[in-house]
Amino acid sequence: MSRRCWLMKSEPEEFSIDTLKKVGVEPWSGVRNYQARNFMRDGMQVGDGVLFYHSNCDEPGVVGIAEVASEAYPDPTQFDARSDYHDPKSTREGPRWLLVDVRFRRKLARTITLAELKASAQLEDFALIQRGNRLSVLPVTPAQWDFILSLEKRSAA
DNA sequence: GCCAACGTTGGC
DNA sequence: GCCAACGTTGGC
Repeated sequence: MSRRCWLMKSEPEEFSIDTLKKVGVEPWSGVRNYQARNFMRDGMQVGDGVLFYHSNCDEPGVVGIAEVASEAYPDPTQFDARSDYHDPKSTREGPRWLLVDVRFRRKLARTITLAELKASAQLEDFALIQRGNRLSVLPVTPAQWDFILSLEKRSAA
């Protein structure tokens, strides 16, 4: 079985690594992008590693490690008229949006900042830092995963 | 708060 | 099916 790794973005004001630590396992609701959905549906397997990334905040970067804790299943918020994630065009018979459960593994000793990732020649091809990339769920190669985590032990640049 | 990048919508 | 308009993401 080949090793698969992912990166998932969250705005810390909405849902932070500390919140995940507290709750343990969280249904990753609210993904409303087809490419991101397809990664969850077609790519993810239970146990896959996930880099937890804080976006849209003072210090964007990788802040922790989680893992995929379920197969993809329909995101219940798409059916909830009161939810921000409600999708009136989705039906229970043919749900548009899926999610996976995400389980906390550990918090990093420090934030590995976006600036550092961008400055690393080894990460030239990393989907996160490709120009204009807004995907909230994206694949990470094992080599990229290992390199990113090797940065944890270094002092901030 | 600004704005570039990009996805989606809808008129035609 | 094209594409302009619009909305969202997310770094800065």
